[in-house]
Amino acid sequence: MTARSVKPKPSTRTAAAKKSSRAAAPSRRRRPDERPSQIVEAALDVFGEKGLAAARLDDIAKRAGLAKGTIYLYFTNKDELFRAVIRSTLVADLEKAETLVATGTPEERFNAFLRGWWGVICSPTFERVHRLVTSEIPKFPDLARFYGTEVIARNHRLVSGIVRDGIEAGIYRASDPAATARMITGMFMIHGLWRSKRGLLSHLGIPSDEAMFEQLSDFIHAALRPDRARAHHPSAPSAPRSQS
Amino acid sequence: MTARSVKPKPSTRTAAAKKSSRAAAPSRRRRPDERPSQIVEAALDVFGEKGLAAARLDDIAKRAGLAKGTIYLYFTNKDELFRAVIRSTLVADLEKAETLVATGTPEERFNAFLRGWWGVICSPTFERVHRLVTSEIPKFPDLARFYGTEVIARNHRLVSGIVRDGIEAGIYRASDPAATARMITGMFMIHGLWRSKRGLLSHLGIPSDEAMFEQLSDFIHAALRPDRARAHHPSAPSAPRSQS
DNA sequence: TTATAATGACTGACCAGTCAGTAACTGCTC
DNA sequence: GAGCAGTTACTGACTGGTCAGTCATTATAA
Repeated sequence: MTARSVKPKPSTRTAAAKKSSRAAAPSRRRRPDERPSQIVEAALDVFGEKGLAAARLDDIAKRAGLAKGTIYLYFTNKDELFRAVIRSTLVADLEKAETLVATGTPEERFNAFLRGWWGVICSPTFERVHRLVTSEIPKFPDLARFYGTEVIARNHRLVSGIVRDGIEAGIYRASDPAATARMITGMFMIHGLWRSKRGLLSHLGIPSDEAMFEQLSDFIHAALRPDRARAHHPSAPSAPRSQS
Repeated sequence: MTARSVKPKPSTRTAAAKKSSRAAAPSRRRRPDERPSQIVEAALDVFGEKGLAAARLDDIAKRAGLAKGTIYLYFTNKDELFRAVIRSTLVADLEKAETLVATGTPEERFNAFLRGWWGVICSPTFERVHRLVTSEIPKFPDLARFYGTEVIARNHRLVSGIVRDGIEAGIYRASDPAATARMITGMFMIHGLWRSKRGLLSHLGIPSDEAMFEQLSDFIHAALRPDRARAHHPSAPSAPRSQS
């Protein structure tokens, strides 16, 4: 825990030891700075497969190639490990999402954002983390709050802003931007969850990720189309819709 | 361990204890046909509060006014009890939903269905059962399948049919009915889940159930509006957009 | 009296968390 | 460049508490 400055870990043992131990488990090797992420990674796998309660720390340790005791050198207990797993995974996803902020017209920004966000949702961790957070809400309200404010609300705010700009520019139909953004955010969320359960939800006819995105995009743009019968801005120039 | 029959409490506690226990629960009464539903009800409460793993059978028994052993007279083990809870709750919700099938124009049927379905989703059991199913998917794929086919897919099929009728009648814009139905089903599901977490999702500005329904309905109808610019019948002339 | 319903103390498995001990490495000395 | 001391990283057998599930016993009804 202290500020250890022994980082470079120059040469030494690598020469001979490397080959022999490379085979399976390079156990008993001192790699203190790699451990936390190593453990978190293994824990995400096991938690994701079994859920929090059914996941055994021995399994996590084994998957990380360590002994159970080692976990307790880096995390105070199982609950804190769980917190670390959720938090670090969400933060990683958010950082990925940060890169989606594009420039251009509201429509361009919107489309770029939707596409990028769909990519994040289709990543292998999204569904697992979401399920864990959802199912452990009673026990970890702090995580639920973090998820709510940092993931859902953050996207919601972004979408909301874009929609408002679009309405003001007369590109989108007049509506409550917050409500509209919630619809859009929600559709993305739920489809992200469903897509990972294609097998169990075969009746929904869930298509490929790419086709799904097209359907989502199509539906959303249809809902945002200005209502030709009564434009809300008398002076607004109607943009010719090119969306297919 | 030799004298297995050494009971440290052969003393008849009954004499005095009987009266006192009569106070609240009419225990020790033979009501074999009421027991299962009694137990299931208590179990739903406890499972809903704590999740499957953290729920203790002693708690369930106490809440049902019974002893733990009694549960085992009606359910073979904890997992089967869990199955029974989920199944019977879902079936009850479905029966409620069955009554929603209205007659009339596609639009009337659609609106009646949406309204009734929203009522089911807002019922207190929906969120709990959904969360339980979601979180226990790894352990109970059979329940997940049941949920997928009987709840989600069933609604999806209904919506899908209504949308198709509406498209054929020219009331709704041309689209893939299955995809459109999936969007609608999804929005209802996710908002049903969010509404029960208003506290944690305060940033979403989730309004009352009634207002939420209006927003959902508004968004959906906007997405279904026929496209004036290019009607789905190739022969249709483009609207002259004179209004305003 | 017999059959049925219900009880709750008990058992055995399970597993989070501990800690005395061991391995791996560093740096010092000669 | 081998031996030795000190430090850090890691290990895994062990402990203690928790419950699911059992069953001998007791209450009630017929």
